[in-house]
Amino acid sequence: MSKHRESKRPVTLADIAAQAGVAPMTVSRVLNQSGYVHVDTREKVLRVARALNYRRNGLARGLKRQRTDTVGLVLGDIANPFAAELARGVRERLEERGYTLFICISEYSVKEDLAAFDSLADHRVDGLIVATRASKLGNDRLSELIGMGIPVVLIGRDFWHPGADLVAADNHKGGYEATEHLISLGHKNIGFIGIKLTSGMGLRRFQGYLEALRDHGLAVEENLIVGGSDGTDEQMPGYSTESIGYDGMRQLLKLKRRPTAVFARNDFTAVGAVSAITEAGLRIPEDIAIVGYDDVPLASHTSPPLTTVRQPTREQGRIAAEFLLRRIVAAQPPPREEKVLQCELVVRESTAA
Amino acid sequence: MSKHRESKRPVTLADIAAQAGVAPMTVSRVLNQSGYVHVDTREKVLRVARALNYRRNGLARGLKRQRTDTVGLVLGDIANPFAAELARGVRERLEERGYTLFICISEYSVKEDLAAFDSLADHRVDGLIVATRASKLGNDRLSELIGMGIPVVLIGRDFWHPGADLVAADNHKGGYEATEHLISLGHKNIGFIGIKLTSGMGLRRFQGYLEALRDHGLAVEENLIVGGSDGTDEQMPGYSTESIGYDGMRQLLKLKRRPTAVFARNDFTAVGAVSAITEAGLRIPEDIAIVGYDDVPLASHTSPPLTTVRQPTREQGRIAAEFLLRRIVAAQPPPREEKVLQCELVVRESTAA
DNA sequence: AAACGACCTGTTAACGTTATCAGGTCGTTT
DNA sequence: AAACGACCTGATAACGTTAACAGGTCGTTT
Repeated sequence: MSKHRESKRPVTLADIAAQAGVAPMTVSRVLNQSGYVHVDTREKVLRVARALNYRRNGLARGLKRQRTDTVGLVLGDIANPFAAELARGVRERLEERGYTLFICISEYSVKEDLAAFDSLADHRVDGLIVATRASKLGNDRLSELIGMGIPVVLIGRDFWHPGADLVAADNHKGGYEATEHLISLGHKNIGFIGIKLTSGMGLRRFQGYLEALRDHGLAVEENLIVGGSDGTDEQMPGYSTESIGYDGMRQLLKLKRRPTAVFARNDFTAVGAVSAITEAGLRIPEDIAIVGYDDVPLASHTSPPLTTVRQPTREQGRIAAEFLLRRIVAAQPPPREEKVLQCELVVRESTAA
Repeated sequence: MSKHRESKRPVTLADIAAQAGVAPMTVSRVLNQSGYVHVDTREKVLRVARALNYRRNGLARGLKRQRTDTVGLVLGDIANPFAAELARGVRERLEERGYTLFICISEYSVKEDLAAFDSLADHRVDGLIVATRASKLGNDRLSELIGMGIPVVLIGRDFWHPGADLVAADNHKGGYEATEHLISLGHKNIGFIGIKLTSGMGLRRFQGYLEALRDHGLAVEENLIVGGSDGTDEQMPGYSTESIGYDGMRQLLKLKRRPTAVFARNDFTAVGAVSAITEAGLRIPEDIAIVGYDDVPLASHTSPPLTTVRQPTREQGRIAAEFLLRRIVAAQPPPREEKVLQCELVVRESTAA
C-alpha cells in the first residue's frame, strides 16, 4: 500500500500536515498530546502519520526544545558485572522519568574518555553520568562541561567539583575490612594482587589494605604487592582480570616467604589467583586464604566460594540517576550532593585461619 | 577572565562570530576546516572559540547536514564478556572512520528493545547494529526502520531481511561439535542446561545439540534438558547465568539415571553447574563431564579448566561495523551481505570419557 | 446582550548550523 | 590587457520542529 516507492527523504510533520489537510503545528500537537485538538482531527492525523511511517526528528525537536530527554553514561570496560549493574540502576530510574540512556564506553583510556564526554555533550544530552577512573585531562574537561551548565554526576570517580554530585562506595573501608578480616584470622603475611605500585596508588581499596596493615602493626612488604595493568594507556589502568590474578599469584608463589593470605583487587582477579593456587597443588583456605572484591554472581560459585566485599552497585546507579534528574529539572544549580554507600564483607569458604 | 558570569545560554557560532568580527559562516569554516580561511582569521576565531569555551551543537549540525556521524548499538545484557567484546570490535572499526558509538541496552525485554530502536532512530543515528535476540515485534519494527532507509546490521539475530546485513557465528555447528565431542568420549546420557523447552527452541547451539544426538542414534530425553530463563518477559529470555547453571545441575543430579555429561548454554551456566557438581561431592570430569560455550576469560581459570566453544566475538563486531559503514556511505542500498564465522571447540580438562 | 472561558486551528519566528551562491582581491597566464 | 584561477569572506536560505501568539467558534454565565 504505502510502499510504492520508498523515497530517500524521511517523512516530516509537513508531509503529514499536507496529507491530512491541516497545519504542521496541529500535527505536532497531536503527536505530542499537547494543547487542544479535535478528536476527528487527531484520528485523521494519526492515521496519516501511521500510513506514512512517520518518525519524529529528534535533532530538530531537541534543537527547538533545548532539551533531548536523554542522558549519557560513560563507562570504562563494560565487560564486568559491576559496570552492567551500574547501568541497570541508572536505566531503571531514568526510564521511569521518560529519559533515554545512551552509553559510551572508553575502555579506560583518557583519550577515549574525553571523546565520550565530547560526543555526548555535543549531542546535547541533558546530563552526564561518569563512572570512569579519574585523570587529569578528563577532570579538566569535565570541569569545563560543568562550567557550561551541563548537569554531571560522578560515580566512584576520584574528583571533587562543587558543581557535580558524587556517588561512591566506601571502598577504602571495604578494603580495610577485608584486610582486617584476614588479620583477625591470624594472617600476618598478606599479599595484594591487582595494582602497580608506580601508578595505582589511588585505588581506595588498596589504601584500605595499607591502612589496615599499619593499624595492626604489620609491615607493608612491596614484593607482596603485584599485578600490573592491562591498559595500554599508562594514565588509566585497565580493569584487572583473571590473567592478572593468575600471573600475580604465580609471582607471589615464587617468593621464598610466600603469603598465607591474599587480597585481590576484584573477584575476577581473585578467580585467576585461585586458579594459580590450585594449579600449584595448594589448598584454599588451608594453605592460602583469599578475598576478592565486588561479590559478582560468580563469587559464590567458585570452589571454594569466595570471601569478598559486596558493594551496592545497582543502588549507586539509581542514586546517581536521581541526583542527575534533580540537577536537570532544577531552575538553579542545586548544592552539591554526595552519597557514600557502605560495603559489606561477605565471608565464604575461601578464608580461614 | 571569561568566568565573570556563566550565563545559561550556551555559546553559539554567532557569539564567536560577533566577538571575532566575522560572519558565522567563517567561524563554521574554521571549526570544520572546510574551504578557505585566511590564517590570521583562523587564529583569531580559534582564540575566541577557545576563550568562550565553545562546544558545537550536534543537534543543529546534524539537522542541517542530514547525518550525525553516529552509530547506535543495541545490546541485551551488557554484563557478559560476549557483549563487551562485540562492542569493542564495533567501536574499534567505527572510531577509525570518525564515527561515535552510542550503546543502548534492552535487558532482553521486547518492550525495551523497541524503545532502544526508536530512541536511536529518532536521534538520527546514521546506522544501527542490533545484537539482541529476535522477537516478532522487534523484527517488525526493524523492518520499518530498514524500509525507511536506515542502515541496519544484525549480529546473531535470527531474522532475515533483504535490506539488512547479518553477522553471526555458526552456533548450530558449535553446539553440534560440543555435543559430538562428548559423544566421542563415550557419553550416551548428555544433559543440556540453560533453556526452557517451551520457549527457547530457537537457540542454535541447542539445535546443534539435538541434531548431534539424533545423528548418533541417541534419544533426546526431555528431563535432561533443564534451566529456565531469568527474564521477566516471556518472549525474550534473559542471559543464562551461574544460578541457572547451579539450579539446573542440581535438578539433573536428582534424576535416578543422572547424565554423565552436560552441555551448558554458556560458560557462566557451566560454572554454576560445576559448582553444583563439586558441592555434591562428585568429580569433574570423572563423574560428570561438562562443556561450556563462549570461551570467556574465566573458562580457562576454573577448576578444572573448562572445555568450551570459542566464537570470534570481537571479529563479529568488527565485521558488523564494516558492513554498516559500507551501507552508510553507499549511494544506493547495497545488496545484502551475510557472514557466518566458524566456532572452535576448545578442549580443556572438564571433559573426558 | 455582553462577557467569559473552553475548545480548536493556524501563522510566525525562532533553535544553531551549514550548503550554496555571490562577490570580492590578488597574482599569473595568455 | 584581458582572462583565469586560487584565495577569502559574507548573505541567504534552509534542515524539522515547537513556543508564542492570534484568531476563531461555541455554550454558559452574568
